[in-house]
Amino acid sequence: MTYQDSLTALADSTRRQIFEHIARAPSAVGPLADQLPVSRPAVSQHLKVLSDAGLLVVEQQGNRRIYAVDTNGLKELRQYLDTLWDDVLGAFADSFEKDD
Amino acid sequence: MTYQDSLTALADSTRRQIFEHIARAPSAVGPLADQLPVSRPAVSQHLKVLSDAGLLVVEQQGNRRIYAVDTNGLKELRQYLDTLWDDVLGAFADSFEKDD
DNA sequence: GCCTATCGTAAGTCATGACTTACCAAGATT
DNA sequence: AATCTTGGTAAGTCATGACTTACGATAGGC
Repeated sequence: MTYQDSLTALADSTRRQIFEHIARAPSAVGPLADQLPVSRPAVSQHLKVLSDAGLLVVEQQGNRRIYAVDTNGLKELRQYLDTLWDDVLGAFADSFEKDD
Repeated sequence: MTYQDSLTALADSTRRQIFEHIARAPSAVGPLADQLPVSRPAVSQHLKVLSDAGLLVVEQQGNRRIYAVDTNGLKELRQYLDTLWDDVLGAFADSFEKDD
């Protein structure tokens, strides 16, 4: 639910590949597993982690489950990096003051 | 050296705290360890991971080593998220076309 | 109603990595 | 030069988590 969960979720290589696939086009579980070197249950588990992190949303379509990107999670993660970036800029400014 | 290493580096809670401290103000190893619930060697190891990921740079000052944020690593990570974001927007556009 | 397709969950295995203590190297201090 | 400070490295322990196979549950097709 937070940017921290998003970071740990996207830190895993397989999970990142899954997320990138879904980012380009929402998908069901089966097709994702076909394009990856891991089993379908593994993909299911990764999808759960990504969903719990707030990075994906699911839409049940009859038999299948279509996963798509939850923009809120991605937005929160980008905001976190923005604040880090601002902190760094602030630190630079402080160092210039001290150098004088 | 890549955004992937940056993600795994920032996925760890302790490492994230270290990075946030340094983002606000560059620091040596000892002071960092004092503010964290882990030992100094642990901090050293984390700093190595963050440096290898391209997120930190070191400046040797006599006895001490001052760690500061390497903006290149942070920039690369933000760019990666930007491309993801663009992919998602593109996917949305595609879905609208198909819905028509 | 039966069979197939789709997918989540349980249980177990195994590798990775975060942490500790112990040690060593090099600069600063007296 | 002896000592203290600072910090990186080695070795070992332990928990986490990524993966597998086996199973169960639900929806669709014949």
